[in-house]
This record gives sequence, structure tokens and C-alpha cells, in this order.
Amino acid sequence: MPTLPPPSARQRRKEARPGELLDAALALFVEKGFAATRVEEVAARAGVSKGTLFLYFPSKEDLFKAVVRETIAGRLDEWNQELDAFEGSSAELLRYGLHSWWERIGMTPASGITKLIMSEARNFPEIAAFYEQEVIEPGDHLLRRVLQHGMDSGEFRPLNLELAVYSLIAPMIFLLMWKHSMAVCLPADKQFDPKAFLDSQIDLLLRGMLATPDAPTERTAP
Amino acid sequence: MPTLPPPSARQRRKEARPGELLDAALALFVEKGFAATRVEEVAARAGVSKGTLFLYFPSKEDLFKAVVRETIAGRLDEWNQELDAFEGSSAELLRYGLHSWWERIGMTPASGITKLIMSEARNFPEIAAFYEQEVIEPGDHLLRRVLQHGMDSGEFRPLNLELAVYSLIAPMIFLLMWKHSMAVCLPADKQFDPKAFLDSQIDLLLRGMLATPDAPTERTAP
Amino acid sequence: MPTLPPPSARQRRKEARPGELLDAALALFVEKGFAATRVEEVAARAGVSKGTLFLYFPSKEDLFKAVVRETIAGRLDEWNQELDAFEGSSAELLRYGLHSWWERIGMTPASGITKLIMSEARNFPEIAAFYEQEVIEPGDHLLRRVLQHGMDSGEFRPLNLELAVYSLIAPMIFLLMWKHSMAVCLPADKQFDPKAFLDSQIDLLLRGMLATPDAPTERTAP
Amino acid sequence: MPTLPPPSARQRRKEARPGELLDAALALFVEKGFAATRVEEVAARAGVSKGTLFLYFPSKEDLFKAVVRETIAGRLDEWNQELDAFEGSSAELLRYGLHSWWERIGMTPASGITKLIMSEARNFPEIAAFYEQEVIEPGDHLLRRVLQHGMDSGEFRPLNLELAVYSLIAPMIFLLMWKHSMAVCLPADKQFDPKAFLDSQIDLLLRGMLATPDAPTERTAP
DNA sequence: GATGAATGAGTGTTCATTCAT
DNA sequence: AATGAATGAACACTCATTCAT
Repeated sequence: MPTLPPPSARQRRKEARPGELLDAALALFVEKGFAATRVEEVAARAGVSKGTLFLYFPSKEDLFKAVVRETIAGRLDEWNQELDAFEGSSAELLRYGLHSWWERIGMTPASGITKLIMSEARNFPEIAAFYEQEVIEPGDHLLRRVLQHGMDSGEFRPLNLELAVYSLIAPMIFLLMWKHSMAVCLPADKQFDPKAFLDSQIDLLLRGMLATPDAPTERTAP
Repeated sequence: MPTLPPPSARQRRKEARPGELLDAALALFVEKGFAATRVEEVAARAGVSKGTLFLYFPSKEDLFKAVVRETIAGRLDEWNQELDAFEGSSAELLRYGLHSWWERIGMTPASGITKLIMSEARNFPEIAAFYEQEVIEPGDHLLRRVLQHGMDSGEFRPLNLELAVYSLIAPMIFLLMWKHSMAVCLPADKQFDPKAFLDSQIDLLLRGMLATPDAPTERTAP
Repeated sequence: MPTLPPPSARQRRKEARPGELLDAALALFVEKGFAATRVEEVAARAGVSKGTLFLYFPSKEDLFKAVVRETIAGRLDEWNQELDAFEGSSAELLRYGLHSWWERIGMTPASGITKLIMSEARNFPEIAAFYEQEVIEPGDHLLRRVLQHGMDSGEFRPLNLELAVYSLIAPMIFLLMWKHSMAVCLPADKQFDPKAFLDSQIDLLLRGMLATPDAPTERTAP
Repeated sequence: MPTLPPPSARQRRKEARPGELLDAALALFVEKGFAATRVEEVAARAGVSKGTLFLYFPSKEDLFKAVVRETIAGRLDEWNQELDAFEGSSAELLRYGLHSWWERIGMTPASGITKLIMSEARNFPEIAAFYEQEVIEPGDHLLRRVLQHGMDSGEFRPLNLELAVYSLIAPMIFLLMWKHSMAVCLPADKQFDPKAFLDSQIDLLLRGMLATPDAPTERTAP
């Protein structure tokens, strides 16, 4: 089996460039906002010169859009598949879903994208629409499926899906906003543990949603 | 007791200036962010010239700080007093508290301050600290009192106060962020009603917190 | 008769600004071309800062267009009127016209506009079209009238008007190009006197155009 | 006499490179001016990469000088020889000279060099001096010889040589400027035919210069 | 006090030039 | 020799801030 000639060091760098720039840009846009971030800073953080950035992205705004597009791209497919395959109770499913959201998004740099979009939405309405379409809407759909499934099985009491979904979205978005704003600025003794909060929050919500809320944190025995 | 002569119209305008500028600045900072807002726009929106703004605020940053300070100033005293005087159940108290928060803050332009601070916290850590000290901390304290009271009376089951408080804060902050970011950019059919969401959310949380969650939306009969 | 309050020194400066900037811009654009002229230079030459220039002209390109528009504006009306009132021979009229062109355009800074337009036409086709419409076309028309008049009176032999007109335009444009390019770069001994050239050229052309070319430089005796 | 082995195709291309680059550069400099032309465009038009251009020319300015030098190089020798060999009348000689100028220069891409130099002279005074020395001065000398010859033979009336020469140069330079600026921007109905103009112009000038201007367009019969 | 003309430091963007491959 | 990725100096344009009126 013939191997392709190994890409030169330069080639490797070239291919990595856009990614490095996008990482740097995401971090800085999240930290300082779009307007307050200088492209030179982004370039410096990616280890290149200002000019190089413009080799890959035609303008600061295009860089911004690329950051959003790349960070968001197709993140929800995995969950939809997992949902289809999931075999436990709806409560377990919810719990699993939020935990894995934290592991795959909340904990990672990608979490910043939400803060960024919330902060800049009004300056970039197309971006907001894109986020709605690519993240909120599919996420909403996914959560609805979970809740509907729980209601159909009698596990959950009847819920207003439209609103209940936002009860699940709210703590996630709150967590991201908090993490990327207040948490960065407060001393250690004012912090709280995101995972503990998530657990506590799921617990509370499940108690509120289950038809038989006696033992919401454990799977009901057969 | 001699009364002061009534201030002339001009006098009145002059005294109103800072307030008009602060209103304009709040609206624009919330809409576009600090960096992307031009002082000239603020001045124009307040109906004065650029120079005049600098007569009242020595710099754009000082204007920003004044906006935060003025919008926030001592908003929580009222609630603390109401809490002391409240005579209903803790569930009712919570319900009342969140509703009145919506009426007095959430619905008003002051609601923007939270989005603003979340967005700019990392650029202005002192502002974040100020907000923590003036809003979060007292709000946290107030909510703890409510929850503690409910627990003491046996109305609520035992809760981890530290985390439970954030379960109440989360939907509020989510609501503000959403309102000032996504909601502005989405078409009518993608919107949801904030008050309905609040109601539904309180319902859910109360079911989760009450010791006897049978009738969470109504005060338990004697 | 009440006089208007005299404009303040500042007011006076403000009103003079655009004109000063246009003068400076014309000179520099003619000298270095559009692309090679820095707006800061233009501003400096007009005695203001870079920012001030942008107070009056939204962009470098707009400045360029304004230069062309202002320098050209309605220069030919005067000649048309003089032509109507002229009482001498056509030869005298031609001679007078070219001399006064030199006095009013050729000798003045406005002469640079032609060099500028010839040099930049292909980068600014609208400008070229504007020049054609505002200068070439009316000038062409004016010259045709003169030649036609001479032919009608029998003073000139039959001419192909279309081409003959360019025989008059050619030395003018040549003179302007030469003056603003080569002449500036050559030592004194390589120069020639524009007025002497004009005289000699008119002489030559008149000899070529007159029906009785015996005494082209003097009005034919009765 | 042994012949060198024929250069390979690659070799030929390699040797042709500078020429292809010079052609591309001439065309673009003429079209857009020196400052507004990007070296990358020149390279692209010549079918090579940006880096390659700098292999042949150490800088953009050197490229410019090479363009001028190569385009101009020794164009006048031929005419001087033809002049020495010419056997017809001076009028015929002039007519022949201007026609062949049009064929060999005016019609060809080399014609652009004059527009280029006129436009850029003040940014590159050495270039202007070079052009004066290599083109104007020899051309001037050549034309003087023609006119002097005509005066010596009694064919032309006495002329101020210094000025009369520019009467011949003027229409040529005008034609080049026009062709490379206005003509490119104007619609078909505003154009004129260069050769027809040249004919008409020569006719006019000869009538003005000949001692016996009766039949300037035809050689006087013996 | 109020204005808005003026400033100049700062930033996004371009492009001639270099150099590792 | 040829490439094209990378650079950074240069430049158009913005905008917070000043200050003469």
C-alpha cells in the first residue's frame, strides 16, 4: 500500500493555519468581544503576523463568521444518533445528555461561542439567525424528542413542550454566560462548580417533570 | 418652610442631561457593546452634541461605569423589605418575587444592564466585581433567605442552598440574555413569551423544591 | 442696509477648507497621480490634519471626484458668449481663443486637471466620461462653430470639421501634458516657451486652413 | 560554421521570461499607472508567480525602468538611416515618417510608453530625463534634419525650427495620450480614426510649411 | 453651558519583498 | 529556477477627546 509523500513541515503549517487562527480568534472574541479584539492580537496568538491572517480570511468580519461556522458545524448529529440508540429511562437520558453536553461543549473552548453570539447577535443578525438555525432549532428539536418520549412513556407528566424545552436550555446558556463572564472575574470563594450545579439543576427539573417524582435521581426499579 | 424657586425649563433640561445620556448610553451599549458604540451616537440619541457628553462624563469608560452604577443602584432594598413583610407561603413568595422582578427589571430598559455586564465583564473586571457586589451577592442573599425560610417552615425539602439559588438566578439571566440578543434577531414565530416561561419555570422548580409537590401552583390548603 | 454679522475667524476657515483641500489635492494628484498621493500629504499641504480631510470628503476617491468636478465646472460658458460677441475675422478669433485659453486655463493650476484625467482615465472611467461631456464635447462644439464660421465666410477653405477640431485640441493637450510632465523634469535649456509655441502653431495651422494664406498672421487688408 | 544546439522549450521559455514580464508590465503600467499596478498582476499576466518576477527584476521600480529602457531602446536608428537614404521630397519624407511612426510605434503596444512616461515623469525624473535623451532629443534631431533639409531645398518656407519641431511632435503625443486614455473610455461614436487624423494633420501642417502650398498633398510636378 | 471643528493615535487592510521549500 | 507562504511597513479611514467660539 503506497503511502502519500509526507507533507512538508511548511505544508503542515499551512494546513494548520486556519485552524490555529480560528482557535485564537474564538478565544479573543469571547474574551474581549468582536470590536475590541484587534486582528493583530489574533494573529500574534496564532503565532503569525497580521498579514498572514488576511491570507486566510479576507476580513475581520469574515474571520468572525468563520469562527462561528467552524465552531458550530454539525455538533448535534452525534446526539441525535445517541438518542435513537439510548435504552434507559427518559430521566437517565436527560441526565446523560446534559452531562455529555458539559463534557463535549460546556467544558471546551467551543463553549465560548454561545457567549460570543449572545454578545454580538445584534451586531451580526445573520450570525444570530445562523446560530438559531444550526444550534438552537436542532437542539430544541432534540430536547423536544426527549421530553415527548418521556411523556409518551408516562415517565413525565404532561408538559408544555415549548416552554419546558427552554427550562433545559436556560441553565446551559446561563452556565456558559457565567463561565465566560462573571466566573473569570470573581475570586475563588465566589465560584460554584458547574457540574454540581448541573446535577442539582437536573435533579430539580426532573422532580418537577416526573409523573412520580419520588426517586428522580435513580432509575425507577422495575 | 420656604420653597426653592421652581427650576426653569432650561435648568430642568440641564439637570436631566446626565440621565438622558445614561439612558441613551445604556440602550446603545446593550445593543452594540461598549467598543462598537460611538460616543457621538450616544450624544445624538440624547439630543446633544458630542462635546456636551464630555462635559458630564470625562471619558467613554467613565460613561460606561456611570451607566452601570446608576442603573444598578440599590435596586434590592425594596425586595428585602417586602420579604420581611411578606405573609404568604414561600412558594407564593418565590412566585411573587420572580413576577415582580420581571415587572420591575426584566421588562424595563434596566434589564439590558445584565446583558451588558455579561458581555463586557472581562474587559471591565471592576465592573464585574461591582455587579457581583451590588446585585449578585445581595440577590443571592435575598434568595437564600427565601429558600431558607421555606426549608425552615418545612414547605421546601432540604436543598443545597448554594446551588439552588443559582437555579433561580439561571432562568432570570437566561431570559435577559435571550431577550437582548437572540429575541431581537428572530422572526415572530421563533419567539416565546417571557412571562409564560417564567410561570412554567417557577412551576417546575417549585415542584422540584416543595416537600409536598402535589399542588405547587396553588398555595397548599390548610 | 443691515449687514450680516461677520463670520468668525473659525467660520471663515471652515468655509475655506474644502477649497484649500481641493487645491492641495489637485496639485498633488497632478504631480504624483492618484494612487501615489497620500491623503496625509494633501491634508498637510492644506494645513490641516488627516482627520480633517475626512470631515469634508468621505474618501480619497470622493476627494478625487470633487477635484475634477470643481476644477472643471462650467468653464466654457464664457467662451461661447465671447464667440457670439466677437467681431473680427475667424483667424483673429482662433488666435484670440487659444491665447485666452492659455491665460485662463493653460497657465493656471486648473491646467493640471487635463494631465490628471489623461493619466487616470482608465482607473476612473466615469471621470473620463464626465470630462468628455463637460469639457471635450463643449470645447469641440465651440471650435466647430469657429471653424464653420470661417468656412461659411470663405475665410477658411473647406475642412473636415471632425478632424480639424482635433488639430486645434492636439496642441493644447500636448502643451498641458508636456508642461506637467517633461517640462518639470528637464533643465532650462531643454524647455520651450508655451506662448511662443502656441503662436507658431496657430500660425502654421492658419496657413494651412485659410483660403488665402498669404498673410495669415495679420488680418487681411480690405 | 557550427550551429549551437537548439535551446530546449524550457530554455526558450526561460529566456523569454523577462520579455513576457516586460510586456505584461508595460500593458498594466500604461493601463493603471505605476503605483496602482500590483506586481502580482504583472506576474499573473506573464503566467508566472510573484516570486519569479523578483528573480528577474530586483524591485518594482527596477521593473519599471526596465520596461522603459527595453521599450525605447534604439528605436530611432532605423529612421535616421531611412532619412539618409530617402530620395523623395521633404513633404513626402514627412508624410512617410509620420505614417511609419504610426505603423511602428503608434499602433503597437510600445505606444503606451509615452503615456506612461508622461503620467509618471514627476515620480521618476530620471526616467523623464532618460526619455528626453533617448527619444525626444533624437526625435527632435531627426525632425530638425527633415525640416532643415526642406528649408535648404526651398521646399519649406523659413521656419523657427525649435518650435516647428514641436508642431510635429504635438499631434503624435496627443494621439498617444488620447488613445491610451480617453479613447479607451468613450463609446464608439465619440472616437476618431488616428490615421485619418494624422493625414489631415500632416496636410494642414504641410500647407502651413510649404513655400508653395498649392498642392501640398501631392509631390509638385517638375 | 453648549457646540462642532479639529486632532492624532489607533486599527483594518494592502502589497512589495523575502525565503524556505 | 520557480513557487507561494509569510512578513511588516505603509496607508486609508475611524473615533475618542480637545478646545476655540
